[in-house]
Amino acid sequence: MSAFKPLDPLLHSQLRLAVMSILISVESAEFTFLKEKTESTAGNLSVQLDKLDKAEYINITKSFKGKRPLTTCAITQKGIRAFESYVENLKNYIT
Amino acid sequence: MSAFKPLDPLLHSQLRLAVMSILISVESAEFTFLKEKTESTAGNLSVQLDKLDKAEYINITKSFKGKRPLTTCAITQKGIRAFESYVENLKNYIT
DNA sequence: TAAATAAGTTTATATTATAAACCAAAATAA
DNA sequence: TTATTTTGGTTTATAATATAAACTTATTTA
Repeated sequence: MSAFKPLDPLLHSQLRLAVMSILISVESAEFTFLKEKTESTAGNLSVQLDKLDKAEYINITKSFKGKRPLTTCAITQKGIRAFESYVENLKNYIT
Repeated sequence: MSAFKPLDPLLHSQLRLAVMSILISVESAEFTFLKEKTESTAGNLSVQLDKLDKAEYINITKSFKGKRPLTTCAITQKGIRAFESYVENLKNYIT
């Protein structure tokens, strides 16, 4: 009946949504890859990834690629559910 | 090619999006109607309607219904275009 | 006539999104 | 070798935003 269900504020953010949109279709993605694809600044991306991580929507793994730091992100089951639910809710607003 | 086009910040807001979602499918709507449908507080709604009005996404008409004030809102052509474009851009994020 | 309700607006606050500034290590240039 | 630039980020500062609380004015209702 097309009520306006609340939109998860964690996902209702351009950059975080873009990140989740990428992560939902790959096994994992590197920080630099996400930065390129989303055309965001490193600072902004870092902050938003932290928020997704704290919400347990993604897992962040820090390691090294050769000698350089490597931050890798992957979506969690909780993240997948949240994303799918967000998309469902959003449909009521845009159709 | 599914790039992440920027999402109009004026529309990327739960309440304003809900309002536009209603207005796009009716000729006009009263303040109290929008308030009920969106389950928002009057204060919040008032502020958000002002923003949509200033952006010329909607027109606000103030009159009287009997003796009580009546605020009526209607979407503009500019609003329709903005909404449709927002929805198109958003699809890249959620599909 | 006092109290409650209606229909909003204004103002205050807490949260956010964002980029600027910063940092450490590695690679490159001089 | 030493200086400079680049990489891969994090931390911090700021400006904008969403939201509700407080307020206003007029109208009913008790």
